[in-house]
Amino acid sequence: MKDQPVSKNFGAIIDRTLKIIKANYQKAFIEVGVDLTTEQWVLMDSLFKNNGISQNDLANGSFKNAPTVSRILDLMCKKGLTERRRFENDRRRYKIFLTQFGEETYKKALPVVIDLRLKGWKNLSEEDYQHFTRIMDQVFSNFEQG
Amino acid sequence: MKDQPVSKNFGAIIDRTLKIIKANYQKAFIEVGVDLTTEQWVLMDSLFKNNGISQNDLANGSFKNAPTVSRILDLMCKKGLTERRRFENDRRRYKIFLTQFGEETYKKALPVVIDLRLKGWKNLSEEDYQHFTRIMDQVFSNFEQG
DNA sequence: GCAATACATTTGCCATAGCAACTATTTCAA
DNA sequence: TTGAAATAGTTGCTATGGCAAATGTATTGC
Repeated sequence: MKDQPVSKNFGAIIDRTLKIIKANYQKAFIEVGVDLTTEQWVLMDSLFKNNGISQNDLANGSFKNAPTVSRILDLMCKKGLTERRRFENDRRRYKIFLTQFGEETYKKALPVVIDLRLKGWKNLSEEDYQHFTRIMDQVFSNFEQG
Repeated sequence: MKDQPVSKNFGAIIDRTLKIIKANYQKAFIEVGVDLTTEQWVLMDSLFKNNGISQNDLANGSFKNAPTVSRILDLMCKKGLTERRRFENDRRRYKIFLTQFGEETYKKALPVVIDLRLKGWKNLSEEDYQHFTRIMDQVFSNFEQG
């Protein structure tokens, strides 16, 4: 008797893992007095590496959609972390910048994030990471076309 | 020169994978005329296997918190998929049941879900699944204590 | 038997997310 | 060069999710 291929409920595993990751980020930010949500951190990280990119670029780089980025930026601008400046030669677009305060916050959060990444990968190897990325990329591309 | 351990941004990979999984579920449900969100499906699946469990049990089984389950059930009850009945001997608790319509919907959705699971794991092996669960469980437990 | 405590669920508040429709601007094409 | 289509961003609507506080019910200790 051969085994049938059994459908695997990987979604639930991914979901619960993501939830606990986010909870740890949130808790750590609060502990060190950084007023950031995990998603705000994601955008900050993009901005720190590419200051002045557009909202669309931010959206693509973070797998968020445009309305979500627009709203997260509303809050970040309100907190003084970021700033919108119009393109000179395309008045539809903004360039998004980290403010001084945004950079300070980034630098305060970064070591916390690095610690969390190390903590999360504890007891796992470089080889495990290769497996992990290969598998997740495969799942992603399995779902990509539709 | 030794390599330093490099912190790994597994969170972003997990996030984007979960997003595309959910998008595929949503799309597939719409295509076959099943009026369910992915999270409603998760609760239905629990209920189908354990009809009559409490909201707390549903929450624990799905890694959702109690308010979220309460609200998802509000919508599911409104759609006629589920039904709340009070415990006889503990009037704080509800037993949650799939209605007739809920079961029909479940049976309509199940083959779609199985197809999606197979699709998502295409070009991946049983051994990959062992890697996957081991790695995700390790990440989870790395973050568990706090 | 009653006060303190625990428990199950709900409500309020806020943030993220997806979709569709809308506005403003730019580009393209006949 | 003007009208159609594309592009960037916003707004409205709905759903999920996390936290804290509130409500109603049960249990426990005295």
